[in-house]
Amino acid sequence: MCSRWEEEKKEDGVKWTQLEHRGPYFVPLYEPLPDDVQFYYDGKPLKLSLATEEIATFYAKMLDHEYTTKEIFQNNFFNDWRKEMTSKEQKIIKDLDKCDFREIHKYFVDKSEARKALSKEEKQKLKEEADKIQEEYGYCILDGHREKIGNFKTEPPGLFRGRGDHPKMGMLKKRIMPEDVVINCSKDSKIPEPPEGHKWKEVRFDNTVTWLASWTENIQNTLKYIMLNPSSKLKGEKDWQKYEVARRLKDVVHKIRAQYRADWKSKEMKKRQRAVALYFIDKLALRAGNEKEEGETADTVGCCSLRVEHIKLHPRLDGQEHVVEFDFLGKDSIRYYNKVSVEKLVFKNLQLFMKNKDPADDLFDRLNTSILNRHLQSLMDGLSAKVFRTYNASITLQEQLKALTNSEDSVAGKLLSYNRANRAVAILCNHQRSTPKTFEKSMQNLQTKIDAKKQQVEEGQQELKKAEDEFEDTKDAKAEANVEKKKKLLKRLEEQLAKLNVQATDKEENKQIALGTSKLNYLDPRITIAWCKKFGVPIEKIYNKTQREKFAWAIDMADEDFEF
DNA sequence: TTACAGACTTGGAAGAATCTTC
DNA sequence: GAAGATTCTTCCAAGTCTGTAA
Repeated sequence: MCSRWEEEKKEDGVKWTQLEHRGPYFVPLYEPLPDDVQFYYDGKPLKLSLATEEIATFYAKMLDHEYTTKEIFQNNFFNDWRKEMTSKEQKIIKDLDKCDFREIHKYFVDKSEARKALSKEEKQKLKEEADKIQEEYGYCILDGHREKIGNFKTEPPGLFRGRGDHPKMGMLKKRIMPEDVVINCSKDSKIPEPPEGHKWKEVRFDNTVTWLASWTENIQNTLKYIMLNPSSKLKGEKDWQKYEVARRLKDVVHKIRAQYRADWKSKEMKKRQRAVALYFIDKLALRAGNEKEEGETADTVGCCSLRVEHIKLHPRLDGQEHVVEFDFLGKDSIRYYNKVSVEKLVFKNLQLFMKNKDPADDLFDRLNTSILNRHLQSLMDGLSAKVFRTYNASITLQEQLKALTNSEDSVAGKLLSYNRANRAVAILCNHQRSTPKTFEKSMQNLQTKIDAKKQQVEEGQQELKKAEDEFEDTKDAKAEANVEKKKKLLKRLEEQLAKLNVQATDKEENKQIALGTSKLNYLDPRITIAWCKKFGVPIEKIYNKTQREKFAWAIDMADEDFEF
């Protein structure tokens, strides 16, 4: 095992002893529009002040995005925009419908076209400039190691794009200045210089946290951080730890399950609710579901925050008994829709929890995430609701790989099995994506390829037949060699056809499933690495370069016998 | 018990880079 | 070698969960 992953013990809560960096890279200041690109109000050109113009460009850039058709987006934008206008502008610009951003929009579209059309040399030059910034600001020194930073740039100003029905969509996200930024580094390190003429908000030396810089964003008034890249030792060790907690759950999960099943009959309503909620979290991999401040964000829920309106009870449905129909918006306003047959006791309890309640009432009115997590912590050190997601995801991958992999398969066939196992997890965790815009087209292309290959296979078969006939007649060595040649050719064609068919299956099954999140965040990479080793699949077929860097710890330590 | 701040992980979309195909 | 498709990377929003204070 590489020593990089062997932890030298630090005091409780201490994350590093040395941290040195350059501070964040600040995105360039606004460049005014050329004079011939105009904004029009009520049909007439209107020269805007610099600040007003900048905000106008934020909206103009988004003109062909669906966001700008939404009333909330428009209203929020217009309100915030007006606040930044000069009083003269405020007197003129009173109606968004009379604002014409089309020329500005076109200017940016053209600009991006022009960028794409640059020559190879010009593009190379741009790349070198970006690399230089990355080299200078993109790394830090942490305990003697040079580590990559995840997000070393401050976020540019723009319009807030919340997801789902977000009440704040379209609001102005302000430009981050050095005066907003708190720097965190070690006392004896070279303290980063703020940009010329500016000061940091604060410089602190807190070695109990992992961030290098932070600021408060103005939309939700929450903190944003600059942190390390997943490839760093600090993040890698944390990731490893996460999976070790999940593996400890594996040892006690049977006991926990037995207990929550028993608690379905508890005299205490609070306990019953906790037990049913935990059953959902375990069986369906639901998220914990913290309470959220009403009206500040989109209306989404998790397990503990489910409301009566989010489930329907069916004593019988489609030949199954005790079916619960879930329909709610979860994280990122992704819809969770599922019909699940549950134990009779769970069903009865749900009926009880819903009795005399309005649709908008909490299903688990005696429960919240901190009650649940406190309970879980008492069952196992380090246990919280999300550990069940990690555990169930990883164990599912391991089981599915075991069930689906055929050692006789080609690498392509094994990869299909892997993807299917990965997919089972993504479905469990409800990781969805919108169907790619090019899906139908590329599916068709693939089918065309398959048809062509089929044709080739048939021709290959005929040619082989012909060669065999000829050998039959002549019995000479040349004809025999030809038969072998044709056999080989046919075999290759058949393999190519099989591979294409596999690809098509994989693609179709993957239409609306996003595999990335589970691969990156829920599946213990050691399971994958062990599988690769066991079945002779190169790791690069599963993990790309970035992923291999992130999972370096696992690649170092897992052998083919690893069991989650 | 609740409210809240803070720190950290998880999430899909969009943009950029690279590969494939004609 | 351009266009289109695919894959990788970046972006930043939206969760989880802990600790603290009242």
